[in-house]
Parts: sequence; C-alpha cells; structure tokens
Amino acid sequence: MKLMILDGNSIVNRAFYGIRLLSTREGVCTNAVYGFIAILGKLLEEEKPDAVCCAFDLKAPTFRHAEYEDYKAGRRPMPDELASQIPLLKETLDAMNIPRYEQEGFEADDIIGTVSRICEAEGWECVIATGDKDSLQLISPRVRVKLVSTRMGQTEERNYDEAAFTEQYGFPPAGMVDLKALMGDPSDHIPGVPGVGEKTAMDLVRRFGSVSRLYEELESPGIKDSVRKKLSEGRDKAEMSYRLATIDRQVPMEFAPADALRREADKKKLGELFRRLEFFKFMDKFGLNETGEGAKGDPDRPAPETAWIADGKALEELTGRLEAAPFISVVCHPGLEAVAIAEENRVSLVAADDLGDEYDRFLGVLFSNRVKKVSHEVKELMGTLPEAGIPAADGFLFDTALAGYLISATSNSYTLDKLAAAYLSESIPTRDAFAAQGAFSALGDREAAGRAMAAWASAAGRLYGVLSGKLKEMGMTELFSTVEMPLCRVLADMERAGFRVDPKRLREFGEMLSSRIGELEEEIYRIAGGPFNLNSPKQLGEVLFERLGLPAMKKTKTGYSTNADVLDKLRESHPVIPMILEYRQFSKLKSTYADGLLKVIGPDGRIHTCFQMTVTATGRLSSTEPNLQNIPVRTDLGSEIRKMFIPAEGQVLVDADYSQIELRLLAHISKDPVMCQAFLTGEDIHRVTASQVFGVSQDEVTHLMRTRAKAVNFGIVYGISDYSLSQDIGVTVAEARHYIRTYLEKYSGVRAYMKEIVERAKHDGYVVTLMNRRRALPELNSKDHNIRSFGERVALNMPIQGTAADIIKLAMVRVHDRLNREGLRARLILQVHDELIVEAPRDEVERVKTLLVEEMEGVMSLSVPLEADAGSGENWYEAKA
DNA sequence: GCGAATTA
DNA sequence: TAATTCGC
Repeated sequence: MKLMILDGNSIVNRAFYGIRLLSTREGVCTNAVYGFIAILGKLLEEEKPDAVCCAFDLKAPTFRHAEYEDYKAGRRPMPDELASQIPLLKETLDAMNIPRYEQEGFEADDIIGTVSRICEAEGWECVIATGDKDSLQLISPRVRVKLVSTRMGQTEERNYDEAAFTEQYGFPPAGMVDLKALMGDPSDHIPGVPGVGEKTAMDLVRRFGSVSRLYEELESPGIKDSVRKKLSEGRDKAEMSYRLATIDRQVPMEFAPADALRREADKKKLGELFRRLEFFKFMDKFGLNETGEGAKGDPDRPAPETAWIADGKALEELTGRLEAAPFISVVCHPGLEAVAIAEENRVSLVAADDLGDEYDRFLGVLFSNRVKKVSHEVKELMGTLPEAGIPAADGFLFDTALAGYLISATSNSYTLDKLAAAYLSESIPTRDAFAAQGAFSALGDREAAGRAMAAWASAAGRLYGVLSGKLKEMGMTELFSTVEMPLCRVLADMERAGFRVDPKRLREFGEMLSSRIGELEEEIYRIAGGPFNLNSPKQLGEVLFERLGLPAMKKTKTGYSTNADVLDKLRESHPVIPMILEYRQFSKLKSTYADGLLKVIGPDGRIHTCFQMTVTATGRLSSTEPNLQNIPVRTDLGSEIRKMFIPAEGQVLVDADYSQIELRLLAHISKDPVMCQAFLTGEDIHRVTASQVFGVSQDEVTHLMRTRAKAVNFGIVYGISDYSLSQDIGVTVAEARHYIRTYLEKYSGVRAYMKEIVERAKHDGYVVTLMNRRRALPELNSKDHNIRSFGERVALNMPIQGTAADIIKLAMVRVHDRLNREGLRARLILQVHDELIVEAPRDEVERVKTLLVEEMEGVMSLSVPLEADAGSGENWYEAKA
C-alpha cells in the first residue's frame, strides 16, 4: 500500500510563484490554488497512491522558536495575494475528501516526518511531495521524496529514493541534518557553523558521516587547521542547528494511513467551488460538468420541460404563445437547422427537418418584431438569418453576451456557458455540444444537440433576469438599450455590406512591393556577408550586433531588440540599416495588406470584416478577419492601400471623422479653462499646448515644439507612462516627466481631474464614461507600484476613450436610422474609432455628408463643440478629407 | 495605452 | 509564445 503526503505550504508556494497571477472576474486571486490542483492531479496520475493527505504549517510559533528566537525571522511575509488563497486551497482539499493535518507548535515537515514514520511502521510505502529539500532527511527504504518545482506553468519533479540521494550527495539521507547543521540554511535562518559553507560541509559529512563523529574526531589530521578552528568555535551553533534542522517524527497526532485512503470527491461542493473560482477546465477534468444534482445552482428549480415540436398543430400553439409572451429566449443551431425556444418553464425544440415549409414561416414570425426575444450574440445571429431569407430580423430585447461585457468589460470571453457559471452558478455544455457540423444530418445525434440547445436557451432566459438586474444596479440600462442593442443591427448590416476593393490594383501593388523586397534582400545579404532569415528578429539581431559588431542598445527577453526605434538610432552607423527599415516597411505592407487583403475578398468583390463588440476594455469596437481599422495612413506608400478601397459602380465614398474628439472630451470632462478656450475659439490645440508647455507665444512655436506637444497630448489621451512618452519623442525620462509636469501646471483643470478621478476610482473600484459605461480597476489596490501606476493611467484615460466610443456608437445608430428613415440608399460600411465611412449613390453624396456631420456633432452637447469633417471621393484615400 | 495580424 | 508594426 502506498500513501502520498503533500507539503501543503511548500507546494502552494511553488504554484504561486510558478504561475502568473490569475483571478476571477470578481478579482479573487486563484493562481496558487489552480497550480496546486494541477500539481496534485499530475502526482496522483503518476503515483496512483492508495491514500493521500496533506500537511500544513500553522501560524503559531513552534518548538524551534522556543529554541532559537531568530528562527525563520528572516522570512519575507507571505504576500496577500497568496495568503488569501490558503483558505480556498483548504476548502478545495476538503471538497476533494483529502484529509489535511496541521498541529500547533509543529511545522508541516514534522507532520510529514511523523506520518512517514507511522507508514513505515505499518508496512506502507510513503511518498512525500514537497518543494523544499528539508524532507530529504526522511528518505528510507520505504520513504521517497518527490521534489516539485514549477517553471512557466510547467510542473517538473525529481524523485529521490535512497540510491538517488546517495548518488547525488555522496552520503546517506540522514546526513542531510548534519549537512544543514554545518552549512546552515539561510531560508530557515538556521545559523550553521560560521565560516563553513556548502563545499566544506559536504566534504565533512561525506568523510565523517555525522556531526557527532566529526566532533569526536576533531583532532584528526584530515581536517585543516582553519576549519578545525571554526568548528571548535562554532560547536554550540552546530549543535543548535542540528536540533533545528532535525524533523520531529513524534508529533502527538492521531494518524493511521488508512484514514487517508482515497475517497471520491464531494462533487457538489467541489463543483460549486470550482465554478466560484472559474476553474472550468478542472470541472471537465473532474467530471463535474454532467448535468447532475451537483451542477445546478438552484436545486429547487425544476428542470424545464423540453419537447420537440413535431407537427403543425404543436407549432401553431407555440407560435401563438410566442407573441403573447413578454419575452422568450432563443438559441439557434449555426446552420439554422433547428432553434431552441425557452419560455418561462418549458423549452421547445424546433427542427427544419420535422416541419418542412412551415419551419420557414415559423422563423419569419419568430424573428419578427412581434416576438420579443432574448438571445446570445445577437449581431452574429442577425448575420446568419439573411441566409435563411430573413434579412431584417427584429424584436431583440436582450443580448446576454453584450450584457456580460457591459457588466465586466475586462473578461476574456462571454460564452453562454461561462456566463451561466458566473452568474447562475450553473454548469451547461459549451457551444461545441450543438454547433458541431452535422448534428441534424442523418448520422448526427440530434437528441444530444437538442439537449445542449435547450440548456442554452433556458440559461439565456434566466441570465436575462440576473444580468438585466445587474445592468440596472450599475446604471447601464440606457447605454445597453439605446446604444449597444441597436448597434447589433447596424454592425450586422455593415458586415454584410462589406467594402469593395480593387483586386487588380492590389495585386499590382503587391508585385511592385515584391520586386523591391527582392532587391533589398539581395543587397542586404551581400552587405551582411551571407543570407539569413531577415524576418527573424533573432537572426537579424545576431547579424547586426555580432557579425557586424553594431552597438546593441536594447534587449528583449530573448535577445537583442531590433525594432524600428533601435534601428533608427543606428541609421548612420551602417548602410545596411536603412535598407532593413525599408525592407520591414515593404514586407509589412505586402504580407498584411497586399496579400492579406487579397485573401479575404469575397465572391462579391468586397471585404467583409467582423466587428467585435465585446473585446476592448474601453468600449471601442475591434475589427477582425481582416482588421480594417489599421489600414495604413501615415506614410505615402502605406496610404496607397487606401486607394484600393473603392465604392460600388455608380457610388461614391463619404468619409466623416471627429476632430480631436478625445482632447475635446478631456476639455469637457476636466472643465479646464485653457483647454476649453482653445476649442471654443477653434485654435490649433497642439500649438496651444506647445505654447503652454514651452512658455512661448503661439507664433513662436517651432515645428519640433508642436510635434512634442502633440506627443504629450497623445500620451495623455492614451494614458501612456512617462517612460513611453520619452521613448516616443526621443528624450530622457526626466525630460518627459518635466513635460508632463509643465503640462499639468498649465492645464491645471486636467491635473485636478486626474487627482479626482483616481481618488474616485480608488473609492469605487471602477471608472465610468459619460454614458456610464464601466471599467473595473482592481489594479489601483495593487502593492506593485507599476501595476498601480497603470491603474491610475487607465482611470484617467478610460472615461475619455470610452466616452468617445459611446459617442461614435450612438452616432452610428442614429446615422443608420436616418439613412433608412429618409429612404436613402447610402449605407454605413466602416467605422474606425473616430471615423465613419458611407457608400452613397452619387446623387446622395451631399445629403449624406450633411447628415453625417449633423448626427455626429449632435450626439451630445458638451461644454466645447464636437466637430466632425466630411469628405468624399472615388476611393478611401480621396474621401478622407 | 489597446487590439489585430504576421512571422519565426 | 514573442517580437514587430499597423491604426486610433
């Protein structure tokens, strides 16, 4: 029989320092518990012990403190982020039915020593899992030690039995105590013999076997005089150290190995705990995801009655109820082969195969404005419905993903199963359970898919109650229903419309780039003295800083930095540098833009980006597959790409953008008189800033001053640090700090705002935009100065950037609405944070320009005007005024 | 500062 | 995964 005993404190420590900080969406730190469970799982799998238990230290002083007051005095206190996890870990072990032992006056090691002694006595094999070497002294024919370490989230371990130990140390395990008695252990504050280090101590233990023998034979000629002197002077210390280092194997505790025999975990408790800690991976691993009693948040709630709608009569009844219900929730199979509809306490499954033509008619009613629906990822649903002949789905009350995002904008996913776990304490299948291909084909398992869809529909309906309550408490109901929900339709339409590109010109541009890239490559290899992979920063670094001997200025984690900043400083040092910079620019344009865009042109000759509504922490949208929000504009060559974005035949592109929206919002929010004045009189804000910061009149502002002032404005808006600002404008950190200080002296309203917003954020734990969009800021309470500073910059920046996001989103909803209402054929096709692009029939251009400017400027009335400029043209480059 | 894409 | 570069 085999027992495994874990050194709880030691392993949780390794886990904590070996895994980056993780926390739940409510900010509870979980990395140490997570790591502990991962390690435990691995150990159990490898060792398959018959019994498992865990030993912990207690805070109370031990017999060792009585012996030696400095004992462990030098230990750094446990960080709060770890201390808070210890109770969670103990709760986890309890739920797993793994006994834990702790004893006042003793350390975990003593408990381990005692447990292992009892095991030996009873003929059990004992495996000690720990991160510390202290336990190595316990090794015997029946006792092994597994030394656990974690590196970059990977668990590594070394096994020590008698043979392995003796091979490594050159003496038997018991000598470990003698070794420590001589060399000491700074981490435990065991003094050892002064002047005797590891080398000497190892040698002495190997030769004499033990401290007592050593002192008996102290006069032996084999000991150097200097060492003999140290030993004889340090005898007291050696003896005390010996006692401190010796593990007490006689802790008074009731223990029998059979007490720790493995038992099944308490699935209910463990499931609840893992849900709370958001350990969804472990839930699968521990089999806690089956819909059983243990998985339900509310055991009193009866499972909803689920039925397939198999005939016309049942369908008719359902249809009748839908229009009468205050709301229902809907989940669709991605191919629309089936839908699940949850009412208050029943779920109906409707499959295309069962109903023929009636199914399509049913979908028509279901997705009309007459049926009020809750669903998940409404924009995506709106994107698939046109394929089923429903181009204008309507009547969506609530999107659970969007609500989840507004409630906590910094989570990394808002899948329905995660929302159900977080807000209903309920475990439901993931989307794969029904979204897989072919669930509704002849060979598919439609029952299983139906069950999963029913679970989703039912959860979505209940999430509506919970999440809408939270939105209301947080004051975001209006933002949700006047901005985010309506935006689903706007974005779905924009995605479907797409942006036409000119593939011929794009290809030609790519070919031009290719040939220049080829020339550059050849020339660079010739100068560098041989070919290498230019796209590999690692190889480039080696060539530049080793082969060519250029001075390396910056390093990255893995080697030399070769970014544009670094290379630019080396521009004059070697003729190859400008070529590399040019190569970089060209290959970026070619791979990301020329080739990248060609790959995603649809059969309609247009590019359909996908707007993400739940990604950014500030409330902005993001754009993927492809990202149309980072099409080049800054350089002449890059902006060529914009000439390939064109309108449909007979149409024109209209482009409108906000002028300085973020700085205007800063002026409005901070009420800074100087900044407000600048915007009210229509001055050049960067010039004004330069004149303020450099203390000159506006006509005396030089180009360099304006550029730097612009960077400072930019820095304030994006919340960058003094360090990043110094990098940006190429001055020292001290100088950058000086600019910021002067800036805040001149714009004293901004300084006051900064102070106030940080204080409020600290108090509330979050910041909000003008429309009450929220971002939580746990960073402000960090003990790490860098993290706290980051939190402070976010506190300043998010209300500004987030309000800009609110404003343009509302403008989009209104523009979309007005284009439709006024019967125009013009369509919104793209948003780039402060810019809207509309494709308009030639004869609508002027009306559309006016409409865009009116709606964009009229979103809100602030203490400074919101200004938008519109232009038009035959391509994006031309249209951007 | 953030987010996306490409490349090794 | 890390480094780089594009946009706002």
